[in-house]
Amino acid sequence: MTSKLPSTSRSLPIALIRAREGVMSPIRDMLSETGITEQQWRVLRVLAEYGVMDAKTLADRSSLLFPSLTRIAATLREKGLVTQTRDDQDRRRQIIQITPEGQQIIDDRADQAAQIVEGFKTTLGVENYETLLDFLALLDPGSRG
Amino acid sequence: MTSKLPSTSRSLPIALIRAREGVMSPIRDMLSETGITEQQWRVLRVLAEYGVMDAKTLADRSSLLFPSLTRIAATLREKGLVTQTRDDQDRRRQIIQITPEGQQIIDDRADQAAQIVEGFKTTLGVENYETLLDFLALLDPGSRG
DNA sequence: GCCATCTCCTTAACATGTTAATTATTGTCA
DNA sequence: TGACAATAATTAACATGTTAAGGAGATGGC
Repeated sequence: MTSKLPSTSRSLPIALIRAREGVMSPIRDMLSETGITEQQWRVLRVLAEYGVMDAKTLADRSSLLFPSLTRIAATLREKGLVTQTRDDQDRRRQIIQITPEGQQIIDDRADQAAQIVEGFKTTLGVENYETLLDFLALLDPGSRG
Repeated sequence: MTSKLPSTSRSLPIALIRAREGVMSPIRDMLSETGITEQQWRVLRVLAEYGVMDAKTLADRSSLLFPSLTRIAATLREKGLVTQTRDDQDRRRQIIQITPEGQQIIDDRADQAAQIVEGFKTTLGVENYETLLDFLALLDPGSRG
C-alpha cells in the first residue's frame, strides 16, 4: 500500500490541536483572573464533582499523567485549594480532597464557564455538539470497548 | 442565568484532550524510533508540503506558538534536518528550509503515518471522519469567518 | 531625516507533557 | 516466611505550552 499523508490543513491531529486551542482560549481568559491554570481548574472540577479520591483515580479522571498530577497537587496544596493525606489502609495511596477555598473557586466561576460551553453549543448546534462528543469518544482508547 | 457545568465525563475540553491522546499515541510510538518529537514531525511535514517559508508562517501552519517554534527550529538545526537563514529583503525574517535528511525522515515514515490515519477513518467511518474535521474547524477561530 | 509604532524573532520564567528511573508499599506464591 | 512481581507515588530530565519582556529591523507620518 502506497498511501500518502493528508495535507496538514486536513490533518486530524492538527485539527484537534486547533479546536482545543479555540475552546480553551476563552476559558484561559476567564481563569487568568483567578491565578490558576487550565489543568488546576480541571483537577478542582473533578474533585468538586466526585469528591475525595486517591491520586491515581484523580489523574485518570482529569486526563493528566501521573507526574503532572504530582506537581499540580503540590501547587494546589500550597495555594490551600486541596489537602493531601496518606491512606491508612493502603499506605502507598495519597488521598486528595478539595478545600472550601477550592470549592469556592469552582462555585464562583461555574456559571461563567457554563456559558462559554453554551456558546460552543450554539456555534455547532446542540445536535452536532453531541455528535462531536460521540466521535471524540471513539478516538479515545480509554472509552472504547 | 444559573447554568451548571457539564459533568467532566461529558466536557468538551477533556474530550478533545483524550481524543488527541488517542490519536497521537500510535504516532508517538512510530516516532520514538526516529528520535524526533511529535511537534518536530509536524514542522517537518509542513515544510515538506509547502516548501521554504519564514518562521512566522511556519509557526501558523504548524499550529505552534512562536516561542515554541524558535526552540524547535534550533533543535532541528542541530539535528541537521532544517536550515535557517536571514531574509535579505526583510532582515527581521528567518527563512527555514527542510534538508534532504529531514525530507528523508518524512519519506521513510509517510506510508506508516498514513496507515495510522486510515485506521481512525475506519474506526469512525469515512463520512463521520470528514464530519468530525468539519466540526473541529468550527471550533477553531482561525478558520471561522 | 526623525520619531513613534509596528512587526519578526528571541529570550526568560514558570507550568505541563512525556518517558524513564527510583522509592515505598502491597500482593503472590513456592 | 522470603524472594519476587506488581502497584502507587515521586523525582529527574528534557521538550513543549504559555505569557511577558526585550532587541532588531521595517514603516508611516511629519
